[in-house]
Amino acid sequence: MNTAPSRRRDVTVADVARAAKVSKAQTARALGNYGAVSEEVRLRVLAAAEALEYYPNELARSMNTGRSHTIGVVMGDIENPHFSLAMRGISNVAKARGFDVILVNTGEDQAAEIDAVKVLLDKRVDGLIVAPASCRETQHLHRIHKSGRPVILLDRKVHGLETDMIAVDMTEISYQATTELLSAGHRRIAFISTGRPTESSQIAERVEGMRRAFDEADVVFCEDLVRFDAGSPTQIMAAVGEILNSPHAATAIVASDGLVGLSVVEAIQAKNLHIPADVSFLMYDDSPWARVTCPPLTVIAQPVYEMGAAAATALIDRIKGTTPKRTVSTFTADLIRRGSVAAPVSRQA
Amino acid sequence: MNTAPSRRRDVTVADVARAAKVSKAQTARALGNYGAVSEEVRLRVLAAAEALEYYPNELARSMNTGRSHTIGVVMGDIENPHFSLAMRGISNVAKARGFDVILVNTGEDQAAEIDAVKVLLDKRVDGLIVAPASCRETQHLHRIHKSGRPVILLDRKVHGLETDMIAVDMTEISYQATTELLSAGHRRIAFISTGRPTESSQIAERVEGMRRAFDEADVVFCEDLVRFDAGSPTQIMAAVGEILNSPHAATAIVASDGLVGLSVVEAIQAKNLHIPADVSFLMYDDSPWARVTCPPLTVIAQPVYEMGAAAATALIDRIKGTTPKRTVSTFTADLIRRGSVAAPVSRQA
DNA sequence: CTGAAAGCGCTAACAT
DNA sequence: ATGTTAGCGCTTTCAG
Repeated sequence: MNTAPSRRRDVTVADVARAAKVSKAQTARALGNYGAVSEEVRLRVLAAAEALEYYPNELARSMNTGRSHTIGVVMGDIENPHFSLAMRGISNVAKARGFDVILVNTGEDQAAEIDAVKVLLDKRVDGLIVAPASCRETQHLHRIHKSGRPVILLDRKVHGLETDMIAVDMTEISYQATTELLSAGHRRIAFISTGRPTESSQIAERVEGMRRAFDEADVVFCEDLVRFDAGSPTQIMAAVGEILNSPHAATAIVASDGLVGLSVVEAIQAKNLHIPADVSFLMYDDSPWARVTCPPLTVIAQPVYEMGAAAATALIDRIKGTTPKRTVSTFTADLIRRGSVAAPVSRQA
Repeated sequence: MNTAPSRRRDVTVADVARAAKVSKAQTARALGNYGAVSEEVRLRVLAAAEALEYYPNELARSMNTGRSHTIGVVMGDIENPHFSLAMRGISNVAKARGFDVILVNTGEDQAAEIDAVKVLLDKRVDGLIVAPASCRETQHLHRIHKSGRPVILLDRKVHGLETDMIAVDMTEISYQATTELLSAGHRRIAFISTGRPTESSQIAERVEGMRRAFDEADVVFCEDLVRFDAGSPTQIMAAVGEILNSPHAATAIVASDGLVGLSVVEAIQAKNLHIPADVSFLMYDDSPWARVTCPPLTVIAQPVYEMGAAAATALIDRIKGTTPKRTVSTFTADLIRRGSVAAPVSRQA
């Protein structure tokens, strides 16, 4: 039954042209439907293509047109629901507007990110959406810019780069959340984060928001409880241990994202402490599982899907040359109060 | 300071050749390091390329070589940790062996999957890894095969297709888990699943395993408690409601994956029932959050990362022509006993 | 080791 | 509406 299990050479327009007895140009026009083609020829060509199982070589196509109808996305960690949700926003918009999306995961590794950008650029995508790992190392981002193709920065601001950016105003929500913790009576509030404020604008903003809240409440900000080394579950466990064992233990812990949050909750449980009786807990990102823990977790929900969608929209507008002006969208996050924050108990003091 | 904010035309080998005062051919050899080039020329070319900010056009390159050093991955749902973990396995192996990975997400939509395969094939990736949504509709998979490029099927078996496949032996683990439930005293065991056994070999195997366990224990298998319509959280909630409200309510519920499991747990909590006192619970996939619920969840852990890695290895071997023979790897899953399974209480009977 | 010339598969002028 | 002729940017014979 098999004609040829694995044929070497692909079927090309020339083959189809021969079969349909028309010129190559006319065949290409019919196949790519552009230009003017008589209905009769069109049908003949399509039939021939079908019969020969012709499939266009998009590489060749892109080479002439300079367009690939594809956008590249570079993200730190697909395993983080935060990113996968943004990805869905991007995909949906892209599909609706006739663009393909290809994704490259970097594992939050700077070298991998540089490489990913290179790969995508060299593959000639029409534009990129990047959630950059660092605000410092931005050569590769400049390269995109210089290549003349549009980029949208997602989730992190990079200064000194005139590109579109889409992010949440973290200062504001951090200020609000911290204020709430403060008025509940907390004085020792810990913040455990992956990524340092020097690398991520998001983290810098969060710390700034906390500071402002402390200042306004006239409470001294506890620098010693702010940890930026939450790289692995092990490190997080250790950090939580130190934070909770000290004589001036924290009475509330804030986690920088769902992944960190999960490890923090585990660490707290491992110490046989209870949320919020022994320690209050709050985390960034409304992870799906935050509703099934006991108690359900109070979180800072970010409009991640919408931001992804906005990024794709802005990018495609740029690609199509619709919007020449720079877009810097700032979204706002929401504090969702569930059961993990309560007034602190006076442990001994 | 800026030379040219957005130059139109890209720098090409011809430009570099001119600057380095060598032929285009020789320049290309130096740049792509292949063929024979004298050290002197090589250096001159590289310097010129650097100065002009030359970047190779991978499209043009792939066009003549027929290779892109890129593998395409088609997956149903990146938001499902199951897939993102597999993806990490794939990425790591690919990177180690010098391949780029591009991913297209289908949202478990058949049409999107067909499209994804087309996109990737037309972009001339060297090979594909596909976690197919259905065992029925497999035309697109055949097309890959016919194109002469290798495919590895991940997670689901498709009959009548002579490709490499990597999956877990679900019959076995399902049999084992069901047996355990049965010997704990459960007689009414529900299975809630996305995907139907007619579409997914995985689901078919699980049901088969359950049946075998029931048969061996001489208990009649409760068909009415097997639900394949767990498409959305709403549907899952409804299904759990029916299953638990019936006069012959289930005493144990098995969820087909972490996403389904999450909704099932929510539904149980919403009904103010307790796990495992009121109902036992078990789910496929050892989701990270399964350890922070109370009680921690008993799960069926699949070696997802390893399977992803195995898929990438098999695929790249195929691409390089190392392994001509077909690989059909079967992995085994493990039952991790935590606290969500207990003996059933006799509710009234 | 180097260079000239011929493509890869397609689209884009330019005729007709 | 259709065909002819050039390329896109690179690799690859094939000579020298």
